[in-house]
Amino acid sequence: MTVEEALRILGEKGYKSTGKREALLRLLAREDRYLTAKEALRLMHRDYPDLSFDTIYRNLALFHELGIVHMTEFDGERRYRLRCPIEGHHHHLICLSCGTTQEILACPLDAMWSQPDGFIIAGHKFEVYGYCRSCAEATAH
Amino acid sequence: MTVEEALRILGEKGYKSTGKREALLRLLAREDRYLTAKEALRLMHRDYPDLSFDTIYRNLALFHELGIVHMTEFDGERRYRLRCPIEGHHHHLICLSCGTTQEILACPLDAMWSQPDGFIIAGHKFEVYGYCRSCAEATAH
DNA sequence: CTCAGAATCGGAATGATTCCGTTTTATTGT
DNA sequence: ACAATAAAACGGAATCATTCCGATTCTGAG
Repeated sequence: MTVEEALRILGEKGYKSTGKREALLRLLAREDRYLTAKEALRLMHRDYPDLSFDTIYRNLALFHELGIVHMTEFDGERRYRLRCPIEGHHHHLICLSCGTTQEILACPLDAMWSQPDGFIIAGHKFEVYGYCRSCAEATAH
Repeated sequence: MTVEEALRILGEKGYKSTGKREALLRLLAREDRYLTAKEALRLMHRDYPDLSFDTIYRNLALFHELGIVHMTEFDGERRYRLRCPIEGHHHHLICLSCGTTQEILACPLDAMWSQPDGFIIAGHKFEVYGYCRSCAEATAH
């Protein structure tokens, strides 16, 4: 997903184009990792010192609803990142320290099974947590 | 994991045995599904009308630390359930409505790969969400 | 340029979780 | 059984993430 695609989707759905909304998308694209709302606010503070949490949360929720971002939740916080540019469904390794990801191209659901007995599947999550090389090296010192 | 095993672990580690702690373990065993702190408090209210949130949270965190319960987090809440009695590492289908689970005996990590490049794995999560038969039928009416 | 509705602000409200000073309780040694 | 000690529980306040809301500002359509 690129910023341009995201803006096209927003436009098609009738959402207005605002500086802050675009800046948040550009931030997500530039950082290319999972961000919490607090981090996003902090990183945008230089350009938009009056930005409110409400705007961050409202837009991240909107982006998620429109499939522009992925969301995951751990350590009591939600984290968002721009949807990957690669085609098709996949999963991630996630660095617990900085939020960067690596792709896992396989999906365990595809391979797995015989339908479960009477259970209606609505979604799934497969994530591998750990530390990316640069965070691992940083904490080793 | 049975209540007896859990009590043995607690005893070995020097934790005291209290009526509320045991009752919480028995509740987890009886319900046999993911419970939020609020649900646990509500379900214990009849027997312990003065039970405080602090006690629930403190004990659930302790149980988790000792490996007595599993924890997962979604919809902004942490949920706990007694560790399964079956042997070995596995995963779950989780009913979003009532928290009951079905076991998935395979683990995608076992099957999957060539070690990721420079990434140190600390943990992983594979969960399938949906609705169990009885919740699906209940909402259909 | 005007207008309506969308977006934002800022501060309050909510909900989950944690903290803390005080009181109660379980365990250990006598 | 009794006293001492430390863990556990209480309950209410504090914290943290997230959401809500009334008032204000901005975008896009006409």
